Amino acid sequence: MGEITLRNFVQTKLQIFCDRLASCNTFEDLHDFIEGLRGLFEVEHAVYHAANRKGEPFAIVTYSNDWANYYEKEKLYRVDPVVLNAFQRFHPYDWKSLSWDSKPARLMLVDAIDGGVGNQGISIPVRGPNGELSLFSLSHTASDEYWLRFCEDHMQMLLLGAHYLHQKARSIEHQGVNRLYTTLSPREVDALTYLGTGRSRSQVAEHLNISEHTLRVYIESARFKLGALNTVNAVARAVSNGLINI
Amino acid sequence: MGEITLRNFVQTKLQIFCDRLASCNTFEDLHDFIEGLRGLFEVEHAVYHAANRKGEPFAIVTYSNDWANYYEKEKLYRVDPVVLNAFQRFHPYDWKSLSWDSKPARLMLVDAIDGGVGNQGISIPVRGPNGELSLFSLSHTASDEYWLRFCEDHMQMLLLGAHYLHQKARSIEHQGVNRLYTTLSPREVDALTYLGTGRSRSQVAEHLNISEHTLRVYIESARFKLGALNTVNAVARAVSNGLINI
DNA sequence: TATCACATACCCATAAATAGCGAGGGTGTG
DNA sequence: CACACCCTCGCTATTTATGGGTATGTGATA
Repeated sequence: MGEITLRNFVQTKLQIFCDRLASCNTFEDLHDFIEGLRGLFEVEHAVYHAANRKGEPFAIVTYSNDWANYYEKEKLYRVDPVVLNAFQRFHPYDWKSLSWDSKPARLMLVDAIDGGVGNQGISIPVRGPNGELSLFSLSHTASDEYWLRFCEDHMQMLLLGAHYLHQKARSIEHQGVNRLYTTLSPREVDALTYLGTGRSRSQVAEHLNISEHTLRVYIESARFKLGALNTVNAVARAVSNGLINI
Repeated sequence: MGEITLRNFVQTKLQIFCDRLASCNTFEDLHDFIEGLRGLFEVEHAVYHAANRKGEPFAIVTYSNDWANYYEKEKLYRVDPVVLNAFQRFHPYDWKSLSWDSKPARLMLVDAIDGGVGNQGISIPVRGPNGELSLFSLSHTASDEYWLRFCEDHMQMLLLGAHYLHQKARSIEHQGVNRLYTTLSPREVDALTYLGTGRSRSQVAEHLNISEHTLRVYIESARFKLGALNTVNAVARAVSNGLINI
């Protein structure tokens, strides 16, 4: 049976969106796909942006190379309210609703419009299991009225499409990467969970009503299963893989 | 302008969904709302399940008190594939697509159907900014064909509805409480990231070209920001909140 | 201009985790 | 009936982490 696909219950545009997406197998394909969205939605620009708070984000854009390179070189994603806000929200948002008050943000805005980015924009954040965040955005030059109408008309398919796009990007990213497929025993889960909440081994042992030595066995076997070097690593991996919840 | 509402671009059922939801101000209201979904979607049960690292999950269910209490008392959410899988996915999933192979899962399944849960179910996970996870589920007793059709017909509105529901639950939960959105400094991120990969403090310090003592300051300030009790807890929380990636 | 967050550096005593050895009983599957 | 895996308990020695201090310079921000 497998995961439910979205293909069967969407109207034309989203259907086209999904059909095109389905045929993507590489990031180059995905780039072409994103390019194609300009025509599909009749907007100037489309962006897929995958962010993890720390490092250099990965992005597929339709902007000019000049602007894209400048953006990346200047690490503007650390300033860009569109990106920063994504970390605090889970709902789609119009770029107008963001706070452009800070000095660097205002500067960026001027550069951005200069660089060909439209004056209107909408972003849909999609969060994956590991706190990974992708951002699907459309940008256009238009009046507020036109843009509001556009957002209203397309919100549904954008939300669905963003999910689907993120799923595809993930599947491409994890191609060939043998994802950790581990199951922890209940006691191992207990052990790592309570360790993850900051308790010491002795406290955890007491909490679980077992000896500290027994607890240690669980930690070690969990560490072995997860291929972790130490407890910190084991807990981090377990959380990262959704095996435990802190 | 503010956040874009979904109310303007949805069909009847979702419109009703949103209208009803909009008038909810407390968790009691939300419970009534969830109850009302049974009629709206013509299914036997609806569930809103919010899981956060705090431990005990919060759930609003339409199941019998017997089953709900049993489920909570036995901490079946630690076994329930429906819940566990939510931590690994971000797309809606049919309960049939889950792995029910493990012994506790099979036992639970028998108890669940005995407890009035339908043989079919669908869940839509929605992730919030801080790694918080909510799960919106519908359950029904029906044939595979019927249920597949139901899912196809309702997928869109369920995905949208789940987002909206999560937003509402969040707004009720955080009424008056201004939640602390932690930001880690780049160095703190570095420190926790490398610690999370299993390196010792001395190794991390060497890797970052700083003294171990400096590193310790980062760890401590990160711990303070995250309200963590120790390094393990800090790394776990950072991973859980999507602040670092292992 | 004053303050605050950040990055950097150090000492010392104690608490905690790890590595290296052991052992036995239970349960379920091929 | 093995075999694998889970749960339970023990010791010793060494390495690492933590918490208590103190201090300087820088850059941004208010």
